[in-house]
Amino acid sequence: MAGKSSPKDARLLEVTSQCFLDYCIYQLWKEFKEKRSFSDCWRDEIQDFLASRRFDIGEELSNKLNCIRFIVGLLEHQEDEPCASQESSDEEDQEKGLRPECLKFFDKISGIYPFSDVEKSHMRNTLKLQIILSYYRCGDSKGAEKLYSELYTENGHDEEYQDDLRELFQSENDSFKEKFLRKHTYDKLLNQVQKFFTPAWKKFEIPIFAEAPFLEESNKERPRIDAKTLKALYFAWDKSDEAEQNWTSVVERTHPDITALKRKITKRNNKDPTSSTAEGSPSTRLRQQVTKSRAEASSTAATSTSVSENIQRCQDVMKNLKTSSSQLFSGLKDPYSNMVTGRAGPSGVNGNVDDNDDQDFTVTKRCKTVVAIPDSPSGKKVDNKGKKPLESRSTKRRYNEEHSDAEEIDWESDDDETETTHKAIKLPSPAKHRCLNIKLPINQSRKFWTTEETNWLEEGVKLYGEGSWAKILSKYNFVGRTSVNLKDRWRNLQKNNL
DNA sequence: ATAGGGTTAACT
DNA sequence: AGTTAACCCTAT
Repeated sequence: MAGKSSPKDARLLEVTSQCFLDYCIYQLWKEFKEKRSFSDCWRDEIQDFLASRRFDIGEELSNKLNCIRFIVGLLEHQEDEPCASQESSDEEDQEKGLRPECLKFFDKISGIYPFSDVEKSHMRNTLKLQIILSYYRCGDSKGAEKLYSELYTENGHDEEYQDDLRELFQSENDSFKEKFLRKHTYDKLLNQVQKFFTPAWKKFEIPIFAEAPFLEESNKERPRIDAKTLKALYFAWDKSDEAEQNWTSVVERTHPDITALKRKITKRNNKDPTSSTAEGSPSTRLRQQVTKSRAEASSTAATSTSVSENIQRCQDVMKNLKTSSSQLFSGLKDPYSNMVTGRAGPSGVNGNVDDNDDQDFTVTKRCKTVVAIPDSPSGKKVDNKGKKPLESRSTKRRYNEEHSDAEEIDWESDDDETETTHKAIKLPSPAKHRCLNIKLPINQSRKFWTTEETNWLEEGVKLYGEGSWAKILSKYNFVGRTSVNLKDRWRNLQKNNL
């Protein structure tokens, strides 16, 4: 912080800015998941970035950015929609409801992310439905019908919800309409959006600074933070002589995703000790890092000379950041990998860095069996054991069915207890690959309970009593569970105890 | 949000 | 084929 803005400083700033942008996106996604609302701080930050594109961000980062913009757009619509019940006969032709443009936005990001076609089209259809309904809810049924005719081709092959909507427009029955609206709430769309993106964002949850207490503090007052102030904040917090070095080591080594990945790699091929990573646990490494850099610092007089080194390190961090998030795409490494190599701008954030340890961990991904479901719904003879025949079932579309066009990847990271379930691993045939057509377990068929989860549940029931599933859910770190899951699991446990 | 009935994937 | 754990749907 000794001061002047040299070009090197500018580059350093750029790199940290990218880290910070990534962090903002991470925060927004977290907030979306938890609260369905956004704090202005992070959102403004991103808007600022969009307003003044001072530098080029890599491809992954911009994908994330697009994704979060889509979600933010959805929620902003929700906030200024108190007109739900009002029969607004005013002629103000404001933007009511979800704008159709967000469909385009969705297409953009759904193309990026590796979802199966069925998932995409289902998501798209619910989005379409909600766009139309948002007009309808505001009393603008004419606008809604116009949109309907624009969005659906009338004599084409019926799309999901098309029938329902037609019925809605033609029906005179008020209670039907009411029921319809109650069934397709906006909230359901949000839930689906969350469900849709969660597997992808699992990979994105890279709280690079999440552990840093200085950020937590600043978060309370929700100040505007840019990269510069972020760094300044850090130095305000860390007053030690090694602050400069600590800063880089914070940036470099507190990345849980990277450390976990590296641990995994070293575990798998410990025959390769030449790589720079093979030296103990992250925490000790951090300490080593600090002491090492302390030594370096004393030898190099700690100021301008270390800047270029810092830049180098930050570049490495950014590279790691990118590779870790690009894991999402890396399943198709061999033939398609060049699709996702983001080329950064002249500053060469990932341009000049030499490409050694280039994400060899992609291979370590284990794939579960690929289930190719035949497309004939009629061929599904269900023995109902004498229960009522479910004829409606065949016509009903379900989110979790028929994803033969994508593959399943088991991305569960550290499941030390469930080793046995992965005995038989079938690798997908490469012929089945299509571009970005990896199926993340958005519909991973079954997620079995670990003993840890079960222990949490039992503890929780002791604490809050049976039936307070939501409370229990929020108390522990359940991942990918809902209160209903907890309830079901408890029911199963009780069954066994009889 | 929860309870309870029903369905389904993945076992034996 | 039968069983079971996880999951889904719906009424409350």
